[in-house]
Amino acid sequence: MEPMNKANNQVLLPSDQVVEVVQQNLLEWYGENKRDLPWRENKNPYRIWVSEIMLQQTRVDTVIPYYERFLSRFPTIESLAAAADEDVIKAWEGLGYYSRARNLHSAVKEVVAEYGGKVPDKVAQISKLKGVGPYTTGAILSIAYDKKVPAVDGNVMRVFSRLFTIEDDISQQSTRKKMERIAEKLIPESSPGDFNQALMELGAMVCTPQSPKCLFCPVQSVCKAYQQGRESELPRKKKATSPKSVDVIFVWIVSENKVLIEKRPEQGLLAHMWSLPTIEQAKKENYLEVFNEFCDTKNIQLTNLIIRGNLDHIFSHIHWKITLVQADLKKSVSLPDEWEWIALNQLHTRAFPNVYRKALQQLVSI
DNA sequence: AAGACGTGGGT
DNA sequence: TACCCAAGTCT
Repeated sequence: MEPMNKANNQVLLPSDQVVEVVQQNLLEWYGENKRDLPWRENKNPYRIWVSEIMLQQTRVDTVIPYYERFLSRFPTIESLAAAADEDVIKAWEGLGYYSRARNLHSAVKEVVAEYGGKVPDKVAQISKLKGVGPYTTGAILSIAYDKKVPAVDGNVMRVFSRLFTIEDDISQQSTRKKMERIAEKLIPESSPGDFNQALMELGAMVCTPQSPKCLFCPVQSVCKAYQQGRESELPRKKKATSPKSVDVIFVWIVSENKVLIEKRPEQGLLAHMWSLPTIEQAKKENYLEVFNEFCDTKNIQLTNLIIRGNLDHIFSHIHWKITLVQADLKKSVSLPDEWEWIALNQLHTRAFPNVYRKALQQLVSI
């Protein structure tokens, strides 16, 4: 394959005739083939907003049950704004990218305080909200308010790359801007929300990353990649770097039916979430040394160490090679601030990231 | 600009 | 096992 060149800096806007075909064929196809999804029941901006945040980097099938639960727990923007942080994060438990939930909660509070609970319908206002980037701005404004604003996500970039044989690397930020200029020309006046969704729906159902179903594509007749038999070569995308491997230790400390849990730091991986006490800089083979260091730092003493098992967990950028170690805590003067005893049968009330749920399952089969 | 930030599913 | 992907945003 050719090197990843900068491609042409110039944007070749589609002709009026192509625009016409894409608009008509896509909207008709969407009308007949769109999936019945819970966030398509109505155009409540709050509901659209929640769905767009949940759907970031997350599959539709994964989101649906979370969405249903979240909306029945926080039916209105006011109810979410008034909710406790722990309740919001608990509702997000297991979905991943937890800063989404915190940003959403914070932004919703801002909307209630500054805009009387009405989600802004201006680009300048809504794009300032935490967690609302260029894509989500366009999605909310077009879907909820029928504004003619581009909503260019990964689907749309893939569709455009093929439709117009755009050779740019779609992992580059500049590429999205180019795509937005094309979208601006393509979006019809009549139904911007449906058109943006149709574009994404096409990317999800027909113009898929692998084995695109070109034979069933409503815009096959104007697709340059299909005409050239190059649909499998596009879009171009830089290969992702593989996750860095890190040794970590989870410590399992139980006494009288209670277990020691740890609140994670406010910054970084799994911020604010509950966890088992975790030693992240394990690296060495000598766990005893690592433990001594850990105990010194926390000003505690751990004894009777037993290895309870091993576990691998792969995040998008880190590969945790986990060792589960059981230990006893020698009576100490004071517990670290971030530690807390909790009854085993109350573990389910706290929000643990999935990696810790997996570990707990292995340890106590809950 | 490139890396941080979760998780589960498909090949 | 390994790798890619999924309605991105923040720093």
